[in-house]
Amino acid sequence: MSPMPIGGSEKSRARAQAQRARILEAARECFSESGFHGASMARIGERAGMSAGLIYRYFASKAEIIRAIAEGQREVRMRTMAEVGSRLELLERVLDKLSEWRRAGLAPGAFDPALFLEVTAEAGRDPAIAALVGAQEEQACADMARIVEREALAAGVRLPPPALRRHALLLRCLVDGVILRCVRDPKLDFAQVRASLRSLVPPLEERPDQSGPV
Amino acid sequence: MSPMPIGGSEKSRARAQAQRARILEAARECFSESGFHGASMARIGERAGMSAGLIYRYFASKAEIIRAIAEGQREVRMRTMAEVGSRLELLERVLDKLSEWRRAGLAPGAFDPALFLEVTAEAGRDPAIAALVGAQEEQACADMARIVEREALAAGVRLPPPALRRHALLLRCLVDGVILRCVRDPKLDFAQVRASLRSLVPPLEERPDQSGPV
Amino acid sequence: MSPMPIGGSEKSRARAQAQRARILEAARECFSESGFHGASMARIGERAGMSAGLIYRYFASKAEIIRAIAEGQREVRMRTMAEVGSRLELLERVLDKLSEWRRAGLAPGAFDPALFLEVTAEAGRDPAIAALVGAQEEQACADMARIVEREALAAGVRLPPPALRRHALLLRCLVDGVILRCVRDPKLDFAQVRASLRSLVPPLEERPDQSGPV
Amino acid sequence: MSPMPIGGSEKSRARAQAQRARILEAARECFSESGFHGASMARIGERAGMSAGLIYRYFASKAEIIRAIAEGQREVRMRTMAEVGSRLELLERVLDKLSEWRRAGLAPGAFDPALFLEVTAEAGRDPAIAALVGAQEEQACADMARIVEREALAAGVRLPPPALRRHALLLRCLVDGVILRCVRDPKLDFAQVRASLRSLVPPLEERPDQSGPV
DNA sequence: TATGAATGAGGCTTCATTCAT
DNA sequence: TATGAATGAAGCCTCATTCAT
Repeated sequence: MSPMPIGGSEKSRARAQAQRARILEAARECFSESGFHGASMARIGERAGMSAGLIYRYFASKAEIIRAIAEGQREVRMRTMAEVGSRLELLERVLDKLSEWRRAGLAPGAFDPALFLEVTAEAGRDPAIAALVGAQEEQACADMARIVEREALAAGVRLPPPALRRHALLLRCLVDGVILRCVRDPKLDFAQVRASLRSLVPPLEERPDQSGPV
Repeated sequence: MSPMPIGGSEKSRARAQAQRARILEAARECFSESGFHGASMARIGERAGMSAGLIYRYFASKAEIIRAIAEGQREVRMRTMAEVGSRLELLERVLDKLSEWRRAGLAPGAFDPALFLEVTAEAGRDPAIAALVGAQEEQACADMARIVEREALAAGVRLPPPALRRHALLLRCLVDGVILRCVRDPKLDFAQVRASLRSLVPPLEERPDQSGPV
Repeated sequence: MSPMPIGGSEKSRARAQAQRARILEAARECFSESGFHGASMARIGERAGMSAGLIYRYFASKAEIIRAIAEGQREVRMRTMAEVGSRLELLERVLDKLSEWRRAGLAPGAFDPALFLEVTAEAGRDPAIAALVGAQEEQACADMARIVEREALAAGVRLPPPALRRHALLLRCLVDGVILRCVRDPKLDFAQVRASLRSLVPPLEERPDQSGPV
Repeated sequence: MSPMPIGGSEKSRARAQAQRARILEAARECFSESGFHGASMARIGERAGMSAGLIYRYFASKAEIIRAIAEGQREVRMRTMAEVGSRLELLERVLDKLSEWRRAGLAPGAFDPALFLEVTAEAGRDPAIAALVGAQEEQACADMARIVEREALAAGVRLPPPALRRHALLLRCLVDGVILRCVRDPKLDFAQVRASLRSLVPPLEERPDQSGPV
């Protein structure tokens, strides 16, 4: 079923991987510009420097490329979340990536908010993508909880689990919100966003739980 | 140029409006399920109970339907923002709309986050939609500033303009973030989001500006 | 089968004729501008000041309108050929009509070379039109022979029948040639054509037949 | 922009040219039978022995095929006019081509009067075709002047430029007239036309200019 | 491995024609 | 008589996908 030959020499497998990567990069660019349905296999092939037919040696269908792209976004998120010590640090990293995208446009391996939206929208259509997104969500959830925990630890604050979950959830909303904002508002002033987040993200404090059990 | 005849009797105009509404509702459903480009005119016609050709008596093209849909979302947003007295109240309203969508699915005139994403993505492709989104953004910006201002007034807090802008921007990020969250995480626990927002949205206070000029 | 009601009062029949005329005039304009296939019934109706559906009360189909138009051309030709005393006089009349068309464009009842071509082309497709054109041709043939005869009579020249036929045929070629020329060359200088015809159309002379039996 | 890839191996280019030729020939036949707008891409494809979609690998649109066909007619005309020594010789050649068409119908590379009319009519609609026709006209004009000049030279007649222009113009009218005649009158007797032309086309003579300056 | 020719399905749109009112 | 809503067929064109080479 898989179009990728299982066997083959070491070298041929390496080449196959390189081809897949080239296709994915080309697809990423095309999808970001034209959307999943607006980009044709011919254009993807053209940008990847190969015939459209050849793509089918490395991917079974266009849908599978889309899934691979969705999968690829996970890595970017993981790289972004790794080694982050506080909520603000995470947000600033996200802002950095976004303003980089705004300035430089597409770059291989970089985060692409337009694609992020495209994948999210497609998740409502393709169950396979929905599953991928779900898995990413779960991972992101855990990662953010870890970040909050680490920040609490560093601040010497003991945070009961419900409060921790609340902070993590708010953090995720903020991250997604900033991304969406960046796409919807081409004139968005990143400095102002930065200032807003810096001055308004609430510090972690030990305080009596004000909102009942969660 | 418009396919809708300007003249005509009272009754025929009324019928035409009804037909337009039926088409728009059908399109909204199809677009929400399949995306702008995944939904075919044939299916829209089918769901609207008419032949595909007839649609062109009421809309000049598919793109025009898409624009009308995008325009329609603006009204929903306006209704949501009207008469709101505080940031939390706005967020709760948004959460209400979202959980309603989660429970009941499509409903005519309701807010549809999937469509919201679709429109946002399309804005990157169709300049006409980009203009619409831009206009909505500007309006939303003003609305949210007003909400923050009103809340400050009610709380007896004097808020310098930069702080006001910061609060409004954060509010918009939160709103968008919650929407995106709702689409990406089908198991999202609204009660938990509500709790997070209630306990963590920072109160408006007069405090020395900590982050420099904005 | 005929869409025209046979019965009806005197007045209603007169009205029907008027409607038919309006439709034909509108169709003539549309066909001249856009060709038979490029003009839609809707446009014809619009220009005739009635709904497209109503046209079908007066003509069974679009093809029948086309046939009526083709039929109409015959009258124009007949008017042009009537009371003409010589070949040059006929050619000058034709040139007059053409330059009028060039100057003023469409005019009800005037000769329209574009339509003439359209009809001629359609004759290759619709046998009914082919028959009409054939009939016109026969009539034109006879008319031109008559003109040549009259000119010979006036010049006191006795023309044997074969010579007469030859002159008539040449005359028809010249008439059609001038028409086609007028369509193909928008910059055609009518004065020059006039001069060419005047100085080069051979006089009718009694001379020994040079070309064998015809 | 062109659908034809520029590069490619020698063989593939040759095949592409062959395909283009097959499509053009099929289109020529369909257009001649049904007119530009009456012939569908599906039928053209069918007659060319390929799917309609494949045509778009070789031509960007139906309009481009039409233009190529119009362009093709120019070559036929050029071949016809080359190496012709006198007006009568040209006319006889034209008659030969026409009677050939009458007898054998469509033949690849042959002149097709029906198509000639179709192109002329389309020139009134498509500016690109109008330009093509205009260019053809100019060339034909020059060619015919050359033919008249050559004939005068051979006859030892000195022809002042206005007279030359007049003869050339009359010649063009005759050529076009014969073509139109051939289309309009399916029973046209070519021998009679030939006789008419032979005995009636006026010889080139040095005579005082009878019709004033042109 | 790689090409690019080829297809068939489907998409958007137009239009002649019919019919209820 | 007159309208204009409605349809179904068709038209042009695109594209994912397959396959011979």
